Amino acid sequence: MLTPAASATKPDPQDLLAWYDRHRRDLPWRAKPGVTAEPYRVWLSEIMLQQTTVAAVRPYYLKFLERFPTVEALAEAPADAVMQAWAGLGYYSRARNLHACAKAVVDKHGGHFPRTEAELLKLPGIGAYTAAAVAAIAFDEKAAAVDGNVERVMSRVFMIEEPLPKAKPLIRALTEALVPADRPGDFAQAVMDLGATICTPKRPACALCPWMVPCRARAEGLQEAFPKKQKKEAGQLRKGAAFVVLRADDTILLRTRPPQGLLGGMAEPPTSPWEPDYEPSRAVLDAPIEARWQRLPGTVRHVFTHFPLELTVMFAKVSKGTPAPDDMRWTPRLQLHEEALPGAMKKVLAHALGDLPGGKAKSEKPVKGA
DNA sequence: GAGGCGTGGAT
DNA sequence: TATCCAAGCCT
Repeated sequence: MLTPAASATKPDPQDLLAWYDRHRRDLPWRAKPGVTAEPYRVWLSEIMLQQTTVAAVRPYYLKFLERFPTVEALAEAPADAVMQAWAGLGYYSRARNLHACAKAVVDKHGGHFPRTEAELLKLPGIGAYTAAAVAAIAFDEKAAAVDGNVERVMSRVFMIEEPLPKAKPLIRALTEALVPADRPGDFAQAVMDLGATICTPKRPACALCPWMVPCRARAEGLQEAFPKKQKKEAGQLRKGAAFVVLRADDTILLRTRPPQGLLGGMAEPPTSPWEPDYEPSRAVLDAPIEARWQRLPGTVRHVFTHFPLELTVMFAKVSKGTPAPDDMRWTPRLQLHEEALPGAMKKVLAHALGDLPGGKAKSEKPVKGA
């Protein structure tokens, strides 16, 4: 006897492509229909879009393209300029790898991106997803770009019970089997557009989906239950003190963080260590210079991917000739916007100085009882 | 392979 | 407010 499951249809890539031709998003890094985008632009956008929303990337992408129009221009730029242009986008190792990758493309590939997945994979900052995405989108190589969108779409269409990330190999195999030989680049972008606009994490618009009929999860009414994932627990709160020093010539004391690790290569006012048991009343002992320190009311809170941070802000004014400690520098307050300041540190400076000129940092709300 | 690594928007 | 999570990579 014929069961419904036995007669289930398979997802047809051509149905998806037909949908894409009518509903594709118009994005700054995307070429017009039928035209292949420049590899440099595809690569730049893909790096920026790693774990980052289209809305957040858009202005940064346009700024980068203006300041670094070609891979050669990016390769020749000073590292500081690249980090400064990236400041605020997050995941700063991407910026360092972006610069290193541009140099490698110029030095080892004559300024041309390699066109195969395997060669792209060797470049810094390019992993399995990005290698496949660039190969498919910029060179129309038959590569399967599997990102979070694709994982969600495939998890639902094939109703994959195995949780992520263990299901990744299976999802990759299923996706590879669907990539059409004629339009691999469009297929990659089509699945991502589908995931971003129709097959969304919450309340997917199944009625508008070109793959509604073959979707197994939809057939069971369980689309929102997929993909299954194993979740990890939240990180422990860390506390510390940040030291904002205003010199009489209207300059601020800053330092650059080590190139590796958290906020690597970014600028900051000096801070104490960040620890779960940090006691703010000991902050003066961690101060970078001797001064009449004032503990400002309230705190600055910031949430990183793997832990929340609460900083007490210490403030001091010092006289004009005060030297900067080793590995620190004085930056004019009016030039703070030219520094590579991550969001957390912008909050600290805004807390102490008021809103930054040219910056969009928000000042922290006053704390009750402060 | 599990954890480190930012930020801002949606719910 | 809390939680999730968005076109992942590296170690």
